[in-house]
Amino acid sequence: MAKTKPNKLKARLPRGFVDRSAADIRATDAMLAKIRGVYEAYGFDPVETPAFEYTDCLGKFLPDTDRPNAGVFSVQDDDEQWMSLRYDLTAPLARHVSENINEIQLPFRSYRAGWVFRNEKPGPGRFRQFMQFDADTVGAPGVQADAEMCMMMADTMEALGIPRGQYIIRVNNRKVLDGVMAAIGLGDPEDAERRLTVLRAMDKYDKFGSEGVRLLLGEGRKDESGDFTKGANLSATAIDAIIEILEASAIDDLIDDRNDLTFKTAALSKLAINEEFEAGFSELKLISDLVTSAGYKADRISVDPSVVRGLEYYTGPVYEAELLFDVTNEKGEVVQFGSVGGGGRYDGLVKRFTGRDVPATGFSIGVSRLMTALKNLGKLKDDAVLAPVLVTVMDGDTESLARYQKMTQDLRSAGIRAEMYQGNWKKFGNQLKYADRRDCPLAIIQGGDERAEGVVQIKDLIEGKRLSGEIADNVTWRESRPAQISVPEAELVETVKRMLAEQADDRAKSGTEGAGA
RNA sequence: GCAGACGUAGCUCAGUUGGUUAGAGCGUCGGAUUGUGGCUCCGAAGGUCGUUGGUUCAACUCCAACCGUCUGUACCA
Repeated sequence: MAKTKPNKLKARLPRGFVDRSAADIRATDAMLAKIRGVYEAYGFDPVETPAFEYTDCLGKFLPDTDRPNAGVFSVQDDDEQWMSLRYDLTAPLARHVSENINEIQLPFRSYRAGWVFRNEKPGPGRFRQFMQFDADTVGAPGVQADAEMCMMMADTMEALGIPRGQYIIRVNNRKVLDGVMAAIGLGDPEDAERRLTVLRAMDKYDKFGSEGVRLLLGEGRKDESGDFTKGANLSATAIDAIIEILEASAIDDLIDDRNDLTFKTAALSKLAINEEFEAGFSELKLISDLVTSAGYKADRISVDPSVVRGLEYYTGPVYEAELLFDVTNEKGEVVQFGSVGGGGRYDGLVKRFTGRDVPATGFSIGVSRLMTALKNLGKLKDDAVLAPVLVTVMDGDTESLARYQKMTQDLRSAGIRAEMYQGNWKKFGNQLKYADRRDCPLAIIQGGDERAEGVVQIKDLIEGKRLSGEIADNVTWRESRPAQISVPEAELVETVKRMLAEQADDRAKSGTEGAGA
């Protein structure tokens, strides 16, 4: 061969995207089935929308021509209309409901799982394509719908095998936060920017603790690399009040509602309670009563005034599911996992399209994130599916191939996963090597000698692997043909069945760890 | 987006003050062994040293820009 080297195309995956292995796909499928089971039990029906939407329907401003892909992946259609890959499943649902509002019976209860795309900087456990599994009730004005969502999230966590006490559904209300904003003097429309800064700072309580949040609420914070984040410049009293909210474990720690509603902590009590806050508080009270009487105590669903989510479009109750156990990543570091799902009430989203008030509430579970966590909890088997039995090929003539193929089909007909070797049959050693690397449980062997006697060899590859530790010399290893039995051709299927059952018993006895719930 | 660290074989990494032919382990492939996985031994393939430009007699090594990866931070529907 000449030394000329063609320009080989470099095989590469776009950053922030991943290929999924057989084990991942099977684990995801199993998870989705469990989640779906809960949603179906609550009376939700599946609805699916496409991956692309017109950009304006997603609620994003028209992409400006310089950076049409900021945050979202956008392309221009033939007619120059901007289209984008969806970045969540809620906006497309609002579009679907609005477009079919005359045919849809409200309240409309639906669920959907799908890939969503975000054009952002990827990080560990953070991808530009990931899966969400949503459930929404559209056309339900009462907070009882929100309460139901919280209970359904809690049930989903447990259906996935997360024990009670290892997760918590935390509930808050945008009206409560808006009321607090007004109380600290940020209620005017022109304060919108500072309000956002304050809410974002509150959202970072988990990450930076109260000291970090204090800085962000005040003058600003410098991070480890020396980069400076500007703060909200609140007064000392306002900062203290917000820290009190963040540090409270329940809303009753902050509020005295025996007669009139009053704040009872030091800094908050200097502020006046307003109508907005009061409305939010009574909604939270109602949700709490509803879920409590349905048997969901505070160890599962808890009102927590520090929850901040979806600053853009949530209008009332907001809720999120948080895992409480430690998660260790591949490098052995403990990572803060935080929220694996969340949602809230979005009363304005359908109105954008229809002009009608169509209140809605729903939540989203981050399937990919949750799967990473479940792996750590040992709730996912590595691969639940057994590799196939391999029928090896000793002779390549048509008649022999037909016999091997027939054996393979007989095994399949008996419900046994089986395949005939499809590589180069002349290298017999490679066939067993292939079987070994695929983790095949058994190999079927029939050469001319066996054929003449009307028998087949069945080799137990699992047992053989165990025996290999005791044999150092290759010639002995080959000639002893470990863990291999010879049976009449007619008994092939039943013997394979029996041996697979014995292997399954062994696995059940020794390897009970990692068994899924 | 901002700030910092880092880019050498498929993977993990050596590579001296700038010096002639860039190495190792693992993995891959072939052979010892044409009908038996593992172990062992022998052999082979595999590199635009991230890219482009600059300094120099000479660059994997120094400089710049770009690309990519990682970390922190910002944004996150």
